[in-house]
Amino acid sequence: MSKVRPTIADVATRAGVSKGAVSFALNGRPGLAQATVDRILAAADELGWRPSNRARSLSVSKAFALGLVITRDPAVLSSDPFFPAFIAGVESVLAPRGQALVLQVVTPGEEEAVGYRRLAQDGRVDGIFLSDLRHDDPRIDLLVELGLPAVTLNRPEGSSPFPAVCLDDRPGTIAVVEHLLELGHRRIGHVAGPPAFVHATARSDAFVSALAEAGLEPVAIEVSDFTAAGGTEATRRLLALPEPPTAIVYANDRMAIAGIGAAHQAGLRVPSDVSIAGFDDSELAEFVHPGLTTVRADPFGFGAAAAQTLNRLIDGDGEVPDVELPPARLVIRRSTATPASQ
Amino acid sequence: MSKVRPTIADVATRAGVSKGAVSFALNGRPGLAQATVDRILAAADELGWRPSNRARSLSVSKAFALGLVITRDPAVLSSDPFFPAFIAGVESVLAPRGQALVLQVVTPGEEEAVGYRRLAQDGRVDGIFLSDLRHDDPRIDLLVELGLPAVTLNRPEGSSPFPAVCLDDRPGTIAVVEHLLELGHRRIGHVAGPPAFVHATARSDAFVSALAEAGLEPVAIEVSDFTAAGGTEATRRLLALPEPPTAIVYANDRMAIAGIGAAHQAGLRVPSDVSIAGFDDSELAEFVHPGLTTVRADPFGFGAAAAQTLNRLIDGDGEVPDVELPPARLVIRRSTATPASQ
DNA sequence: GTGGCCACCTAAACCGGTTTAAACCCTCAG
DNA sequence: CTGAGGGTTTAAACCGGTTTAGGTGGCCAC
Repeated sequence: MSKVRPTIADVATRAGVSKGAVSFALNGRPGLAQATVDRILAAADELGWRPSNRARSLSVSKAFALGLVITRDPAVLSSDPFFPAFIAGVESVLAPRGQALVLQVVTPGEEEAVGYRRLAQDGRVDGIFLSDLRHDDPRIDLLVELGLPAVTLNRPEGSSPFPAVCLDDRPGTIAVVEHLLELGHRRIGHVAGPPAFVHATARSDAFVSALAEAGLEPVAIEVSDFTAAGGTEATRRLLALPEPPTAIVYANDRMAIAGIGAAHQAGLRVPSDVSIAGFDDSELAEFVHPGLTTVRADPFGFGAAAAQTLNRLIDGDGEVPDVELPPARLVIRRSTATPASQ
Repeated sequence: MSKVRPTIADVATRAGVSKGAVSFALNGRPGLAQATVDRILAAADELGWRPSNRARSLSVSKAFALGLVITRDPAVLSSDPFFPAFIAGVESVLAPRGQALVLQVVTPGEEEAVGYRRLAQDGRVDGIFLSDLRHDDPRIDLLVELGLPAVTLNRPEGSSPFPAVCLDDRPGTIAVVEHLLELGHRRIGHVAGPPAFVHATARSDAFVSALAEAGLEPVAIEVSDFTAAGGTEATRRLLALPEPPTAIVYANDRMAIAGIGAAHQAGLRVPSDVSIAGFDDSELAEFVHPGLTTVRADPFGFGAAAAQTLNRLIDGDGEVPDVELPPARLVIRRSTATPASQ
């Protein structure tokens, strides 16, 4: 009935050594005879001892955990395909190292800084993933002030003291536009995400410049908010134009799928009346009707790379270089086709 | 440049008292003169002192954190509308109490027990949310063995030592069936989730008994897996029956939305040829075409209630009663209508 | 024989809180 | 004047690890 966990002292007495020796053996420090190390490890094994994270945390001043603050409306978050997969990727590198992931969801209304402050001041995490980067993001200075290591998901403009893990959205967006151009589209519209976000403007910019490359201008750019409701609204506005686009490129799949719905509701057929392309390749993209042409990123790999990079930074392995992930690529399905009316 | 955080000792000297007194004042223990308490709190304030979580954790043997283990394939998880909203609800009660949420994603392939073991043995959490309950769920015994407090999301069959927070799926499912019956449907099919899950069978059972109430039997029950791909497959099988159903009830929205796609692909019109109903009221449900008739639960409230209950259990407030949440209710949209062919 | 060096190991301080036993001071009763 | 008793406060142990300064013993050189 020894319900209590063994402590390092139990192991020490059992192996006939001091607490310090056990600690040395556990951490593979030099200075112990091999025979002693073996004896200690055997004793630890027999007792089923695992060092207490709490004690370790206190004495080495580390949390052995990383943090993710998600600033998003729960309703919106709830159908975002990015985070769950990203988190799974993060876990895939954390778990083997015995680290934990601490999550914090902040609704956009409240001051988000408190979320970071709390995580930092409570000493709950050793580093943070900075997602949904915004232009002139104030959180970078905040994290510097808090002295909390971080990696940014994608590169902020301006200089940042933190390593960036980047997945370039532009090639994918450009590929979408080229695909539509090849199909013969000339009147192409765009539904963008909120311009405050770096990844939203990156996609719009890529869209515009890909069109410009072909000597064209967008029919219109509707600024939206990445939600299904926003996608529906934006689509209605585009379709109500005197000269509506024959194809619409959306900054994410949710808006695009809602866009398909809005087009149908307006009595149009996809893709014969209007072609539609998304971004994300979310699970549903393949299974809505018609299957959504979209751009596939790898959020799992993104998470894994981000976690590795953050750990490298925390472990202090000198300069940590930015990581460039393989860019998202085009997935062609049925929602895009040659325009009926040229 | 005092980069270092003040400790309790700093506050003590500043207030001219002992460490113990500061601790007493902070925790509102009786036995200190009010004047002294005020002086200590003032000193703490001036120094900007906040007690170290790590030290507190070690000395009181608590983690001040709750854990959520999600056993799910990242790809599948990625479009599950439940967890993000649930997590947001959990956070809404954790944040004000200074607790953190530790997340662990386990892919179904690997032994999930290790996830729980790790969380428990590392002492990272004070309690756990047990989600996606299965029949004869082995995790209940596991948690008992680990001595880790837990709440179950919905009630396991068999006896459980843990309080349950329940959101009854049945009224919603029954309402869907009644709605279809009122519309005049008599041949109704069902696409169920994996029968290992309690909530999957609860929904199927409710479906069957609601039909039986009207003296009917299901056309067919296709067992699927809650994924869009599975929903597509199951729908195809149902529609290929010699006497296909005029309406299909799905155990979640993802499968239902994929079902709409599959029906369209088969050349059928929704709802005139086949009515379709989902479960969840995920963000997209309203915006696909036609808008999906579904059942709306409140995952945010679920999370908040679960967190409160778990905390009550951890704080040892005597017997913690089960919580019954208001049941999910029907949301009627355009994907259900009177069947064309009687 | 003794000094020096090295390999190995230990004692004790430390991380920053909580908690307990005991001491202190003051007042009031006897 | 002394002792009891209650309200305040403190010193020190404790949680379970890590880390550092120092001790021990053996071997070798001189």
